[in-house]
Amino acid sequence: MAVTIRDVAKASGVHISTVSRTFSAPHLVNPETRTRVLATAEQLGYRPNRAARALITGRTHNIGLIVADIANPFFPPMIKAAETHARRRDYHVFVADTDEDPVAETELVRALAKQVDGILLCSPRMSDDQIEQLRREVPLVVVNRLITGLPAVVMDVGQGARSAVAHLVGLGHRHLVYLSGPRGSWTNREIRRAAGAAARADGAELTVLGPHQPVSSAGADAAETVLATGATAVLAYNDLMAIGLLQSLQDRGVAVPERVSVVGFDDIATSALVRPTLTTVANPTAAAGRAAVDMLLQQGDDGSTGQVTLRTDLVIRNSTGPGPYAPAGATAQVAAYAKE
Amino acid sequence: MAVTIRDVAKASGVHISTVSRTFSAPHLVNPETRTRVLATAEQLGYRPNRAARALITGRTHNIGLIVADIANPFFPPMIKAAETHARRRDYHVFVADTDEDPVAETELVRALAKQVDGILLCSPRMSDDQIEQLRREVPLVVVNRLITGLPAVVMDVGQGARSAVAHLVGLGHRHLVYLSGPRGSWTNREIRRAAGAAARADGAELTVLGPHQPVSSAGADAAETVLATGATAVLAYNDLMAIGLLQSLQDRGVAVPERVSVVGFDDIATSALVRPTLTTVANPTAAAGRAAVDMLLQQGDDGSTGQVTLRTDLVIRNSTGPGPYAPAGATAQVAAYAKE
DNA sequence: CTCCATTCGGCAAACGTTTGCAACAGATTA
DNA sequence: TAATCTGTTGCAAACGTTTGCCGAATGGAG
Repeated sequence: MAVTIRDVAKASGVHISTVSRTFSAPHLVNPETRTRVLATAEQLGYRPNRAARALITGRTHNIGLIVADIANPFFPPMIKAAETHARRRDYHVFVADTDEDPVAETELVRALAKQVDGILLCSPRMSDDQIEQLRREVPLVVVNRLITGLPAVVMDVGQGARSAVAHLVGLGHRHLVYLSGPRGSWTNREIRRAAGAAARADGAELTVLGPHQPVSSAGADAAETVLATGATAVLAYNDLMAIGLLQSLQDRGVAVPERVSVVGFDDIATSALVRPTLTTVANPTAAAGRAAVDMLLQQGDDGSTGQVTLRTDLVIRNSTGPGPYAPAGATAQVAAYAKE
Repeated sequence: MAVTIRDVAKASGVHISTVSRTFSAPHLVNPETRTRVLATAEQLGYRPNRAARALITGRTHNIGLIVADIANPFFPPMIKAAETHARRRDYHVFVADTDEDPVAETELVRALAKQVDGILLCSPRMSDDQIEQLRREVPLVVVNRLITGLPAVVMDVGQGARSAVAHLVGLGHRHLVYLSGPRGSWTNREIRRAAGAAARADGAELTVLGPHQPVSSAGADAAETVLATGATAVLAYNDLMAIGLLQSLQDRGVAVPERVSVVGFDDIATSALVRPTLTTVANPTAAAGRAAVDMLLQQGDDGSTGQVTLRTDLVIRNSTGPGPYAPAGATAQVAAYAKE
């Protein structure tokens, strides 16, 4: 049916091993022979059978990418970047979705383990122990989580949280709320900790609410509670929650940013589309995807288990404004930033 | 290294073929033997090698999913549904992104062809001829495009367009604009055609603008041109463009829906998050993903090439309102709808 | 008691590659 | 001239399964 290496060999009058080498070790075959083989291969429409190759080499040239929720707008840019980057290196990507379920994560890793050369575990919700266990069964790179000894790519959300708090305190806010994300999220813990420390250092109060599912309805539902705290600024685990809160506040007649400032995390595309546009901490998700792929692919070569931390950037838009203790000129400053 | 069928055979005192049958044809092996084999397999942590299996059966139990742009929020729900559905049937999904490039589409299909049992081609931008050609090389199901003889899953966007036009005309609009999507999109042609016919039948005028890239900035950029036409209502190729337009109009001080009504397509999550919330034609993307997987998997069984059309639904929100020829009571009616 | 059918399990070939080894020719060196 | 090296190719085993075929064992019917 399909054209195999054998057909190409016969058609070009060489042994199958020569055809094989033409593709997998070109320097071992006479240039003349090589072009001849390539020509007939092209003409016959030969495509190497990856299953056969995988069987003997033990390398599938596939990688697995496991995320909590494909539909969460945080992930698609990362998936896209990883896929494109991998393809450029002749790898294909299995994408799988765990629906935020830690149990599904383990099962998926195991199911995928045998048919990939490694797995990118993005924002895992399971425990460190479980991850370390899986690491023994299949090469792993963890994204958005730091575990000693495991290769990882993380965004510096701690820095992002500090920038956000500094921004808010600078605007004259003294009582902040942190809207927590899901249980099990390393990112959530980091943000909470960093924001808490920064607030304390700056002489502001930080009230922590949650945990919440990382979706907009959770943000919307939290509006009442947020108002009840008396805080004038909110930092949310992610943009979805921030946007939900934003709209819910406005629907209640609470002006943003006049009465309450809101800061999100991630800088998903939607954040620039809502009004007021959302001030948020931009994560380099695409870069993270690429870095993770590189790390996974190098992992085979040496035994190095690097850990990469990527910079985050506070993007100041229109959902943050002067607070009750605002210094003179704060408004102008924000306006200037926001214009970009 | 890894535990193979041979290890299991040795450990349970049977021949490898018995182990194989235990997994792939359980009814052919004595229940007693079977449980024994299963037990040792479990204990040894045996996992069948899919490459070896694929090599001999010719079936990889993988499927490919090719979309124009993973980061376009229209696709993730479909990818998610397809992936989950496929996994339930013990298939894994390769996801690939063409960046809206017709050439990349062809290459990707060819690259994937050998390591999948079939491919889901979503919203392809290439020509019908090219698709038919590829169809000869690998089982294909096309989503969002109708080609005679090819299995396909489409959303009934024509119906959606008619509903939208009827809604707008009913509100008293007599001059509409259609903001076209990308060249090569079947969906775009269908909407344009259906909207044009519906407008004509209802005695309204339809001005077609475009083509545009299906992104929010394209919608924003079109604002001037839209206003220049003098139309009072706009139907956009997708929600992203509609939202871009919406915000751009508001930024120019043009009230929505008071002066211009806007209708989108897709009902992406963002549409309920912007203000005013967007009236849009909801596509059953998740259902489409599942249907496409089913169709692809059945395709092997019989030679049937079904074509499924999925219903679309107009979701009336707050971006549409009475037009210049509004009948009495139109406002109240919209308000009632919108409340849901 | 023989025969036949049925159930079960073993044997070995096959799937399409890769790769260590050996063969050979021609070139280079001693 | 003999010995060694280098570049190119062929040979055959191996990767981990599936599956058609055959034989052994079992049990029921005649």
